[in-house]
Amino acid sequence: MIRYRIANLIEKAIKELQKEGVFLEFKIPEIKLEQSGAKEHGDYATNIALLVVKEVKKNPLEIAKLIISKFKIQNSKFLDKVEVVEPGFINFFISKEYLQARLGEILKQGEKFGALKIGKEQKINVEFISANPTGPLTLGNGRGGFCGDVLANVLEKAGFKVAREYYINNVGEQIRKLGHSVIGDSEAVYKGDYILNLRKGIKSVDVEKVGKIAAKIILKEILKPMVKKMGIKYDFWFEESKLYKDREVEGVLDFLKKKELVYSKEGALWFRSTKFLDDKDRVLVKEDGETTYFTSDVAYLKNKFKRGFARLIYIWGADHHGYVNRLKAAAEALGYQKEKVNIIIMQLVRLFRGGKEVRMSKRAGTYVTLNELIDEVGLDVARFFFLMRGAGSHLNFDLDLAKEQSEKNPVYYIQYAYARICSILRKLKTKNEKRKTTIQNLKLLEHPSELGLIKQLIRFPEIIEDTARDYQVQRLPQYAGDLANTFHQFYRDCRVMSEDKNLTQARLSLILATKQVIKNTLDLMGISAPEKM
RNA sequence: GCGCCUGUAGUUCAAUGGAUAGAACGUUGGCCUCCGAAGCCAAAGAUUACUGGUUCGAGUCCAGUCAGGCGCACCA
Repeated sequence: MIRYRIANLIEKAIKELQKEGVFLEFKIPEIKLEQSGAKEHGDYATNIALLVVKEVKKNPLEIAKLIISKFKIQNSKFLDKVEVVEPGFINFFISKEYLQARLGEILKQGEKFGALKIGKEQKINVEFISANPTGPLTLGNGRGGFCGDVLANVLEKAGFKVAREYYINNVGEQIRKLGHSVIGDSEAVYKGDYILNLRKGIKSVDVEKVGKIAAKIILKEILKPMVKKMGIKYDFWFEESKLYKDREVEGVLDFLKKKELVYSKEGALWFRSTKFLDDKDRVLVKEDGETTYFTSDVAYLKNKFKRGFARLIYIWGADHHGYVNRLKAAAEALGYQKEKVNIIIMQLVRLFRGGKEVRMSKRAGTYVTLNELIDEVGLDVARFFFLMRGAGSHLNFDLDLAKEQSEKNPVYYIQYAYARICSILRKLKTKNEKRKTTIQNLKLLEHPSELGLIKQLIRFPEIIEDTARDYQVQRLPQYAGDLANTFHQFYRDCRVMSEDKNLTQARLSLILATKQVIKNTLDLMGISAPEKM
């Protein structure tokens, strides 16, 4: 990535200046290169000179000038120009030779383009959805599900070994509630057609037993097919009951007791989570002798670490945010670093239909299921819409709009660019043009729209890196839109098929690379890339 | 009452502490003898809820105020 090359250049320059005694010794901060918005600011810019003012004790403009005076760019041809501007930015202009060469690389790498090694094959566990086996998935589950799936894709692309996992809470109170609901007694809470269907099929009157059977059926006939429909493939479906069966719950209880991190009060056993970063202590074993949901979660956490995951990512709905510190406290109590436990809180999804908000409640049976949503707007649109928003922002989903809009939808905009490319390729094929990418041909790509498109293409690995680092998955749909837009502009300015055979070939290479990168981006998002629309 | 999240254009949302706050939809007006008009171009539309603070520089960080959402169980 060019960011690395530029950062390297700067780091070397600073070290050289320190060696010469021009700069004092200091620890060089992370050199950030940002993509500049305005053309006159070059392709990349850095604020490094502004950041080290205090350490260097010179004015930033002078610092920047000193830094670039050490660059030896005439040897490496990847930069055209480097300039210093007020108040101390350094702007970099990438050379067209570099861009042309990179285009060749993209074609060579194909679907591997964008793959990084920053993950160093570390194992990461990404747990998402994990909805209780008590009913269909909600829109909130959909948001978390798509986000988790795509995050897993990105991490994989970045070189991590990723396991996608679904935790099935098949023990405890909610299973009994499900039992009551299926039986239809006074303690019933879940409603809906699926409950009625279960009632027909299950004849037992033992609440516990009915609940367990129902949960199994829901898992098999509702949740797993739904997940498949969402385009998600889990590596593990982990049952809570396994933690009891294998005595892992007991294990963590013993461990915490031994560490004297528990105490008895009012007949219950409490975990001193306040000793870590929780705001109150938590019950592990209730007065009636039953363990809480939290207790098995602690055991589950340990189980994950014991399976060798270097990092655990949990994706939860906003209604679980109060749970974050509890789990991190548990991690610390067990001797793991809380930094290895990353919890992403997805804000809730609000649904609007006919301009009115539809209040969603699983228990009231008034919710719109994810299944219905996907049927209405299609998987591609559903995935894209959910991915577009940052996890922290509340998501208002206007169902009518998503449906009606389908032709002007951002996802179609991107797919259209792909289909357009495919259409050109079909035409060229019938004209029997031979396809051969040579560096001589690529040198013909000089038009600002051509170079602009290549610049957009080489951002892809950067997108992967940034996203693998901060989990901001909405960067992908954003990038896909930018890329499609840049392509459409190129299409406006430059004809691919022309009398000039060499130029045609060069542009053919360019659109082939574009096609590949759009495909790679859509693949990461789990969205289809149609050759015709 | 306490905690977490959010407040940006008419609407839905972007914007690793950087330069002139961007898109999409909607509105208005242009562009198909030419590779797909599901496209392109242009215009209008923002005191980034409010008040202070931190600094070379704040939509972003900090404090407070206001508004909305979500939590605050020996439920999950």
